[in-house]
Amino acid sequence: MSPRPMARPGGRSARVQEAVHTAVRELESEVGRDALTVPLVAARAGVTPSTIYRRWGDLRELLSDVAVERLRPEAPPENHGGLASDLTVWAEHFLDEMASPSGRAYIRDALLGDPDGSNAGQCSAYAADQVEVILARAAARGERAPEAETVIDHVVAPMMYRILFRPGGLDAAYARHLVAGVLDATG
Amino acid sequence: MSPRPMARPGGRSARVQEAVHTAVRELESEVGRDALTVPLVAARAGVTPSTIYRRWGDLRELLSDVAVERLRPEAPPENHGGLASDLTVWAEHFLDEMASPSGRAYIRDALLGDPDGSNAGQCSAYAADQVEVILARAAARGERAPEAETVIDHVVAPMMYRILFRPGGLDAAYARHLVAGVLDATG
DNA sequence: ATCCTTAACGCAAAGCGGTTGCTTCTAGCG
DNA sequence: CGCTAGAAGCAACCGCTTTGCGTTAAGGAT
Repeated sequence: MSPRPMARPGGRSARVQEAVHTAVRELESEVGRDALTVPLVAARAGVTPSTIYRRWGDLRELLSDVAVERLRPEAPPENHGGLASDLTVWAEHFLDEMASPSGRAYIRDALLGDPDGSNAGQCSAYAADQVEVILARAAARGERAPEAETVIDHVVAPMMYRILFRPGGLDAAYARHLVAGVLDATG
Repeated sequence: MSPRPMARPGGRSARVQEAVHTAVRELESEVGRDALTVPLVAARAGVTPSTIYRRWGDLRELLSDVAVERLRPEAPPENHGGLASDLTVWAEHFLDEMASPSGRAYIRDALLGDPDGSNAGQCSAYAADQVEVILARAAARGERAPEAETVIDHVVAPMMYRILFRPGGLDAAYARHLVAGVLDATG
């Protein structure tokens, strides 16, 4: 969540963190992401700029933190009673959200201000968790299911690669194509 | 190459572009990438900072340009006389270069200062070109070969995804595993 | 409950990167 | 050879970023 370890999680530190994060979210929708500056966020949050610089070190790292929060799934994947439909619907939903302008902006921000790669790792963990829930359901039903790593490599990775490196031409059909590929390979 | 079209390719403009790019490369190795600033690069290149700001608009876009140059393959993929070995060797080489600290830094820079996505698109085009050369050779030999898009999706994309989102635990064995996967699926 | 330690924040000043209007130069062309 | 316009130089201004120091308050110990 926060790039620097919070030695004192309670009280004032927590309040400041919350105030700053909400200030970023509010200002993002009010003045736009490109107009954000540390002093602006600080003023809205009721803190001094130096506080933000000392805690986060950089506007990018702060935006990276907020972006990761917004990339966190709000609900477990929908249950449609079968592996194929579960995975297909989830992949379509995932691609739709991630390929949207705001989704791409959050992904970029998350990668951008992330010196140690922990925020990026968190993003992939979110996707991995969702996939594992779907696969666990399939296993409970007795269905043959691929490994989670296989789904990450052959469904999530291609979508993310195209979102980052090949903008344009991404639709639900592509997500279905990828899912069909892994399920065929499984047998 | 340059984000803003060069209406006057010859003479002074070309000299300035060359001087600025070499200044970036020199200073990157001397003071480190994080210590780069536009005034520093300008001083080394013998131009004024405003020149760089007007031509590139931003330090990030300048670094993105230089990064794309360094990500361009220096030679066509090696020919080992067979699709399997060609693709395996190329994938191992690709992963080795891209997963290195400097490779990851260049990838990040290329993605970072790239408002329209053209630099990122150039990076994926480099990889796609290399793959297509390998597949064309295989076709000339009469070998069964997968589609280029399939190789991009199932070999390049997983490697890039892990480089960006899951640093650590990447080795040549993983590249071989991915290549074996696409070749098995092809038949 | 109170004191002690120290991490975290506020404040303010200084440094410097980023921005911009204007001028000067020069490449390309009639 | 002169004209035109795009590009670079120059310089001043703005505001983000940094930093030292004093103050506050969270967490633990007595």
